[in-house]
Amino acid sequence: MNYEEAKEKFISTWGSLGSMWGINKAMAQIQALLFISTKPLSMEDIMKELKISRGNTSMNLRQLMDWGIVTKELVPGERREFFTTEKDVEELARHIAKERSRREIKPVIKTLKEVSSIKNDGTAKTKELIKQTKALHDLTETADSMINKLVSQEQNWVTKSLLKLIK
Amino acid sequence: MNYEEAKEKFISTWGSLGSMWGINKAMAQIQALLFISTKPLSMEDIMKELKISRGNTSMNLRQLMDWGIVTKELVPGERREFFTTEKDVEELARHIAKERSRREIKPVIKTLKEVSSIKNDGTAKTKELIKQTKALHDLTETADSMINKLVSQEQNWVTKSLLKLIK
DNA sequence: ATAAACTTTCAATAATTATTGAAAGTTTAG
DNA sequence: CTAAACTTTCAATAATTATTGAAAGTTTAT
Repeated sequence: MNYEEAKEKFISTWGSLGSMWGINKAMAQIQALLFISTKPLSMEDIMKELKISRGNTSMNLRQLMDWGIVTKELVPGERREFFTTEKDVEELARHIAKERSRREIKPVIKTLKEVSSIKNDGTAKTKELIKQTKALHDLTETADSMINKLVSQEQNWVTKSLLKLIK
Repeated sequence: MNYEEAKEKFISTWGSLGSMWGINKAMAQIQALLFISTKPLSMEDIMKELKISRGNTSMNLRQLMDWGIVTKELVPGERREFFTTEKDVEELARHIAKERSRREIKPVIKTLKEVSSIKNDGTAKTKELIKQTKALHDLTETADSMINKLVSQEQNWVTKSLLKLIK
């Protein structure tokens, strides 16, 4: 496998993985391209490299900036804008985990709380609904909190302790 | 919020959450319905309750069985088949994590390994590709292994130790 | 063996989601 | 101020993914 093949393979794999992070293909591919680029890229560069339209590139770059994993870079003497992504994988994971928690997990926890708090009328089906959604609520909340802690700045000592435990 | 409202809210929330587990809406909704049901349900029950077609129900039940989170239940004296889902949330999480790892994460780790193992020709861009994909590979592998351990049968003592660390 | 009761399959269709591209908008240089 | 260089917006369109429903398949009872 040569450089070009490896690059394409990486970008396409990372792209199809986007759904795991709740982001779309183009968004994931742009991030992947920036991630292995040795220098900031312009919109033109990205469009050409990934063969996607200007509009698509623009919209997805914006979303990546909203996620906090891509930033505009001003290159002195250049009119157009250049973009870079967070290059440190742990920092990247931190951003992604934080955003996912905020956008998707937290709202679900809230709903589970609401649903599990309905009045218990004593019927079997109500009891079951309350019991099961409560269990799901507690699990989700614990998992969310664990991931956020693991991935947060307190990371180091926790992660190291954990790795010792499980390795 | 009464029982019916709470039930609908739970099923629809869980359904829209399906994408987080890489499963589709109908699949997630069927699982949700079974999860709060006090007894096994027939295909007819599920179709009627969720207002989806027979074909859709059949296909998604099969997928849920492939995932190992729904099982056929034989009710004595009944001709048709009944279905139940794993009711224990931790067992459920275990199944889901294991399947996701096997279906999605493991193949990605393999690709990252391949890509990061290309011959280093000494150019800056090749060096960057190798460095970044290697970092991603290591992170992904560690995360996958952590989740699998946390969620596995060795769970108890590890989880408890961890909870003490982070709470 | 046959018919009834039930499930599965899959081509057609619908619903959803992503992408394009051209017009409108913005910024900078002169 | 105006023109050029660049970016954003968004309605139209394409691509993808989910759903239907009826025909084919299977199982069980008689």
